[in-house]
Order: sequence, then C-alpha cells, then structure tokens
Amino acid sequence: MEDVNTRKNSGGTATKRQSAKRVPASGAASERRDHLVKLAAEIFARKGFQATTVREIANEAGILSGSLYHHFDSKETIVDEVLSDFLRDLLGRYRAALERGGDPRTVLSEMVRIGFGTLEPHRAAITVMQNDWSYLRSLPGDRFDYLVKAEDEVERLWIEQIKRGQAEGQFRADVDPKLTYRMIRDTIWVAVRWFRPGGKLNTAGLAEHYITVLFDGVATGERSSQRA
Amino acid sequence: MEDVNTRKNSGGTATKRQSAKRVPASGAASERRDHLVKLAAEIFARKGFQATTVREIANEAGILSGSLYHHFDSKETIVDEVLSDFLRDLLGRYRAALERGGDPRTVLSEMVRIGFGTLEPHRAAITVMQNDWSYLRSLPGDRFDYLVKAEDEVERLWIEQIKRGQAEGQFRADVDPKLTYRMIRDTIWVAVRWFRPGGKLNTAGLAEHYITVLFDGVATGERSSQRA
DNA sequence: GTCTATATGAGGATAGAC
DNA sequence: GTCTATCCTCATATAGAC
Repeated sequence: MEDVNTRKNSGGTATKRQSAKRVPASGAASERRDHLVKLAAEIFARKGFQATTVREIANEAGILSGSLYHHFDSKETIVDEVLSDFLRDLLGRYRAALERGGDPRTVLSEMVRIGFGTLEPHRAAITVMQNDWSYLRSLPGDRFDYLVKAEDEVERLWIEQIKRGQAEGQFRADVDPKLTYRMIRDTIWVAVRWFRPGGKLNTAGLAEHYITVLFDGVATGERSSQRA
Repeated sequence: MEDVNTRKNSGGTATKRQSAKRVPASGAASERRDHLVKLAAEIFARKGFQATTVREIANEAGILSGSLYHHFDSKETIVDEVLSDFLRDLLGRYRAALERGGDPRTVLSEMVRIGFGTLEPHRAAITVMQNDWSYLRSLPGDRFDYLVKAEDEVERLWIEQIKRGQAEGQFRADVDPKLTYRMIRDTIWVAVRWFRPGGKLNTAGLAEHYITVLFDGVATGERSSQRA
C-alpha cells in the first residue's frame, strides 16, 4: 500500500518486488481477489499472520497454494491489503465526523461511536492489527510504515478534540490529553478480542455504555475527590 | 505448568512430553534456567513467540541452540514458564489485596494499582500474553488451558467487587459489571504496548490517573445525563 | 552443560503445463 | 486461473562426543 489517504494508486507508484499483478490498472479490483483477501483476513485473525500458511489460505479458497501467487506477490501483500483497506475506511469516517462539527463532547462521542462501529465490519483487520502489528513493523523495508503514519494521524485528531474540550471547559483540565486518548483508544480496539455480535449489547450499545463511563465515571453522587 | 495456584509441583504431576529435566524436584529452580527464561521472554515480547527461534534465544545466551534442550523440553516449555510465573504472581497480589479488605471503591482502586504495578516487573510476560494468547490457545493439547482458568478467576474477583459496590451504593447501578470489568482490564493491560519507564508518569501515576477517570469521568461540572 | 552434526519436516515461493 | 512438481531455506529437535 502506498498511501492510506487516496484509493487505488493511479498507475504510477512502483512497489518494491515485481510490481505485481495487482489491480488491473483500470481501478476495478477483481471480486475474486477481494474475496481471497477477506478469506485470508479471517484466518490471519484466527491464527495470527505468521501461523497462517499460504496453503491454508489456498485450501479454504478451494485452490492450491501455487495458484494464490497468480493473485498476489506474497503473503505480505495480502495482509497489507487487509490493513490498508481498514485504515482507509477508518480515517474516512473520522474526517467525515469532524466535518460535521459540533462541540468537543459531541465530536468526541461521535468518534467513540465510529470506533466501536468498525468492530463488526472490520473485526478481522482490527484483530490482525493488534496481534501482528509489531511483527509486521519489524519486517525489513518500509512497506508497513503507513501503519504508524495512520496511527499518528488518528492520534492527532483525537488529541485535538480533547484539548479543545479542555480549553472550552467541557473537560477537566487535570487529565492528560495524550494519556486519556490512549486509554480510550485501547478500550475501543481491544474490545475486538471479546466482542461477538448477538450478545446483550451491540456495538452501538457498547459505545453508549462507554461514553457514559468516560464522561461521568462509575461512582455515584457528586464528584468525589476522595482517594482510597 | 500444572496449577497456577501452587508453586513447584511437589514431584508427582506428570507433564505430557518426557516429563523433562525441570526443577530438581527439591524445589530450588536453577538460576541458570531462570536467567534463560527471562532472556527468552524479552525476545518473545519483542518479536512474538513464533517469530522467535530457539537459535536466537541460544545466541543471546551465548550458547548453541542444541544446548538449550539440556534445560528445556521445547520452546513451548519456555513460554509456559514465562506466563505461569506471571499469573502466579498476579493472582497472589489480588488475593492479598482482597484479604486486606475495605469498601468496594478502596478495594477496586487497589486492584487497579496492582494491575498497573505489574506492568514493569512483568512487561515481557504481559506482552507475550496479549500477542500470543490466541496462538498458544490454538495449540493441540491442554497445556495452556490454565490461561483461561486464570483469566476466569481474575474476572470473578473483579466482578464481585463491582457488584458489591453497586449493592452498597458506591457505584452506579446502570453500568454493566462484566462490561465495566472488561474495559478496565483492557485499559490496564494494553498499556504495556506503549508504556515505557522514564516518561512523564510512572505506573503509579498512571494508576491514579486512571482511577480518577474511572470513578469520576472526564467531564466537568455535575453529572450530566446529556447525550450528544 | 555445551558442542558438533544432523534428522526431519514445513513453509514461502517459482516454473511451466493445461 | 488453476494444477503439478519442486526448489530452497530455515525451523525444531535429537544423538552422542567432550
């Protein structure tokens, strides 16, 4: 993947290896390919990227491992596509929310909803991202540098809103914006480990529950500065 | 590992493979062995369990890979020791806190502090646990079943306190205990991904910051039932 | 307790027929 | 677009000398 921000490289950008078969330059990604990516994502999520063999992926697709290489350069290319698709969608949603505007509390609530809202459509990608992030980043080359780039961009968006909320008096001044962001982020994404559709709460319910706790806390009564 | 609760199997319990060399039955684990385990844990944490080769571990220990097998049955045995040591310590700390007693808010605060408090001494183990949990669980056999057992036990302890707090009126009745526990748990453990000693806050500071947000929320002023 | 040497197997990837 | 066949590399683990 070359850029999380713009879809379908318009033909130019050369990728490292054999510049691959990839998208037919026209822009219409083959459905076959997309299907294979989705299928692989599920296995990556279930067993981890490294533990997943190309033979397994091919098996589940009903073909032999060699045939996979007609569609993809390498195993890395597949996981690359899984992650970049997700990040593109996520960033798009955040930007749209920011364009809609509102006071900091409103915007932040929306961002929390967006986060939880990706849990179902992107469950596999988020799982892979969490479990295999550091391994992928450790690979030689700069292929997965965009992961950090996207992370930084997202962090910036969140922290801006938190700081604005503090400046406007909607959020307490004594919480650390960066730390608070990290805790929110972690809470949302790690939910992918245990969330399963069909439980008591759907992702929208999860989001509202968390928004309540985040803004008002779990303690009863007036704000207590009490420390145990 | 046979039981997270009791240290040093008193000689009986047969492990699956060749029942190994392990601890000299006396109970005094060799320091050499412990050192190797710690060393391996760091590499597991850095690169992931699967991506870590026995050669690397041996290399860093200054011996050859074959020699590692004088100390351990298999790579699995090493990671097993890493994780069970951590869980034994963690459960011990929780139980001690519960024995000290106190009202729910006090106890829960202590539990949060314990969680963050393990971040430094057990950084490697926690990282491995998070990244390789599902892979280890997917291995054939019941070797890593104790992971789930320990997790269940911990969950029980937390939820008990949350429910008690609700019954006694210290915590809001409209939050879901299990969901709240999960969010607390996730927030604490995932911090291992970004926390590094030497930053603005140490783990104790992190704990206090989180306790504040958890109980009172980030919003200013009186409790707002406002929804964005 | 460590080394040398090696068995054994699996995984990613390729070439070329169909 | 898939298959057959296979290369090459690298991993875990073992056996036995020192």
